[in-house]
Amino acid sequence: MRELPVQLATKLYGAAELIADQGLDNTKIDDIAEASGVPKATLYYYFTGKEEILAFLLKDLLTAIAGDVAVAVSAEGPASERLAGVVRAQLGVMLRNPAPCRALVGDLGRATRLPELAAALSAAFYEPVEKLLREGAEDGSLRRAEDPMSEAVMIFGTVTIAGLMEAIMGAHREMDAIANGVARLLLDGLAPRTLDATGA
Amino acid sequence: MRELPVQLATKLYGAAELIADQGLDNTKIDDIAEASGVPKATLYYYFTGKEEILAFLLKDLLTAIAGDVAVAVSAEGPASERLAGVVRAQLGVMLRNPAPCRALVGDLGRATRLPELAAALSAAFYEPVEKLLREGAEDGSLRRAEDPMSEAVMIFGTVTIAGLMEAIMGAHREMDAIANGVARLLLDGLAPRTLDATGA
Amino acid sequence: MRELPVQLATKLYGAAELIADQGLDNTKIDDIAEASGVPKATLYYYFTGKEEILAFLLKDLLTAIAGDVAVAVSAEGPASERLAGVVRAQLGVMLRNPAPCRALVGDLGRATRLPELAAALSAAFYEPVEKLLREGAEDGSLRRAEDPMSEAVMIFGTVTIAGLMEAIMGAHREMDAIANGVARLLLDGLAPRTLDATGA
Amino acid sequence: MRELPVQLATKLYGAAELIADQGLDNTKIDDIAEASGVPKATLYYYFTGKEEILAFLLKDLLTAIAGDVAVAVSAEGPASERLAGVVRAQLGVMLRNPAPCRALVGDLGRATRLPELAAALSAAFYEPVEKLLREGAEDGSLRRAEDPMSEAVMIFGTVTIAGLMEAIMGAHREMDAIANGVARLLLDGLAPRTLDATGA
DNA sequence: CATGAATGAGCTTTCATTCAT
DNA sequence: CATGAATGAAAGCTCATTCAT
Repeated sequence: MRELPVQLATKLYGAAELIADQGLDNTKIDDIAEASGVPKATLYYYFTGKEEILAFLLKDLLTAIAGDVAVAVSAEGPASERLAGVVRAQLGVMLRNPAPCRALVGDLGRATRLPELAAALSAAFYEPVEKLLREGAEDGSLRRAEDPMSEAVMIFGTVTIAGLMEAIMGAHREMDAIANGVARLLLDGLAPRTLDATGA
Repeated sequence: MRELPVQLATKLYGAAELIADQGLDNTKIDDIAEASGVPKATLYYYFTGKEEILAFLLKDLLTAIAGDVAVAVSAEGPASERLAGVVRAQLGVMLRNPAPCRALVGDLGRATRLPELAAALSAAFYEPVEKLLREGAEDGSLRRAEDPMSEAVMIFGTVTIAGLMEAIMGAHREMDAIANGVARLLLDGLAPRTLDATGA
Repeated sequence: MRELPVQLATKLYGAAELIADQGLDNTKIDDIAEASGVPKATLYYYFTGKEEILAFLLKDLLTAIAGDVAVAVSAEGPASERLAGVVRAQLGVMLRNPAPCRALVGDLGRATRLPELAAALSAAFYEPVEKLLREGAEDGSLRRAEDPMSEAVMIFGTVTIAGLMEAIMGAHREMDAIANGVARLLLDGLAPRTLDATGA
Repeated sequence: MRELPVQLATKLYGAAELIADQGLDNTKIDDIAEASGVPKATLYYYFTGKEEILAFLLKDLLTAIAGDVAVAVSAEGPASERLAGVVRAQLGVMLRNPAPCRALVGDLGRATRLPELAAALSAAFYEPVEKLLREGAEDGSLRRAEDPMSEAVMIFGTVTIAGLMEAIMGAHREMDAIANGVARLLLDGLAPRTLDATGA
């Protein structure tokens, strides 16, 4: 994959929606060419094939998530609050980029098979959150996790599915409302707090 | 789609793995024919096409989940315990059927576009869990949800991702360990219980 | 390559001319399909690709040559006369099948790269002729060759080029005239027979 | 086709091998660019296309043959000896330039279709040899040919195939040995000389 | 003068699907 | 009822070629 001229990269985003709607396999290269305004042969000049185009789009999304998550993770304050920040960050990126985000999920299987994506996802999310969970155990704002990695994975799953629901349904709720709902589930769980000192 | 001879149905499961590994679009009908030992033309005699084969496989899985979930939901005891049972039920089916389960996720996008599947998923999971959440609010074992439907969705996401991790990684942990981890996250959350009277 | 129905094989000969005229690379699969009346996809059902079609056509030709050459080689009489018979046999096949014959030459390079063809050629021509040369040395009708294999190759070259000239030019001379010219060159050489007891 | 800088011409010979190995059609312009180290666009600056590059390479070869053949033809001595010289000359050029030589044969079909090549070949070989045959008939060192042109063609074929065998096999015999074998076949034929006054 | 970047025009190949047996 | 054989319809990808710099 050749170095992409920015202008071309920009045009490509126009195709993300298409892929999200139809799935990559139902999206012909011609469609991508037409939707993006980039000639088919030019796409092949820069990419090895269809998959690489999708990978590029998704990597871009993950990079964005990674960036915002990183900011949230290394903010000031107790880990629990920073975790809520992480949730907000991921949801924010997802709601701002619904198309690639739907594409990511629609082709989760394929994404699973793109090794560099798995790595990118891990770096973007799992590792920082895992670190955050450990810090929370130390500052006392989070309970000590038995298996931080798998907990990080579950957190990602929860946030992702929540974000997706919105992306698919067509975002009718406020981002803050969603983020709060997710954060509350993750932090407080579904069981009632007996002596409600913690509460919301 | 004609009524399937059982023997044929059985053979078909052999193809689930294939679809799970490659995604439906990368799986040619010839592949399915070869993997299952059912001649291509015979597949067409019973199914309208590839999609219908996948749908058959997935519906089977969802039916299984629905059944086990239904049992867990209508068991005895407080809603919180029954919710833990639901988690165990879903994870159980997933771990026992890793291939169709991976196929379901790998082709989530398509699944989204197969209306009867969405309906089946809703019936199998969302509705019973939503009902359970309401019951929990009444018997006091669960806090009152603000938006039970979206909470049901998140629960599904969390469990699913946890199950998938195992299905993809190749199940090395005990099913109970996973189920407990998930149930604990969902019920108690990540924050420490201030006055730990509740605990697990 | 699947077993070919005879009817299909027959139709294919219609394409030989085309390939001979344009060379394989300038002959599109569509052309072959149209010229032979066999649908493109059917061609692919039986052959792996364009090359295999050419290989089939050429092998057919070589089989024909091999057959006639074999007859000539194992005829009655001194080796020298049988060698003349071989020349006539090869030229005969070539003149009767000008199209595949031109194709063979036009794509000699490719033919060189089709291993099964090299083997077929060797079996069809080199080996029988080499054997014939040895027999001639014994019955005294041919001089003892220093390197029978390379002499067999040269003989093939001479006959082939002669045959090609005719195939390309469009056969204006009698087959016998050509065969006699070639046989004479091969047997008597260009030098005058000093004491012309042998002569033609 | 613009006047070629020598340095560029030199680089191009590097591509002859490639073309000889794969045939022109399987050789992409990119391959030629890479093999020769000349940028693709630069090739187009000097040549009109692929064919012209091949033509350039082959013409070069034919010019070399023509030169050496001309020298041999117009040497001193009887025509029969000069004919042997011609054989040596052609074989010499072929063995010294195996790559373009294989390319010429591999693409004989195309060469046939490149009119200027046919003309060059005729001028380089057929005409001088035809003339030589006539001279031999006059000085008594060669028998009178019935059809000198077609005999010249056969001579070319014999020598060419012999040269090719070596070029393809990877030249293991001494050039002189080959030349002598060919010359002997052409001059004396395969039949034994009854009263061997002539011999080798 | 030489060339990196870009692309129009096609072609091979693949597959889902049909249907006679 | 089941299936081997055949094919129509598409699509991914390649490559020769151009042109602005």
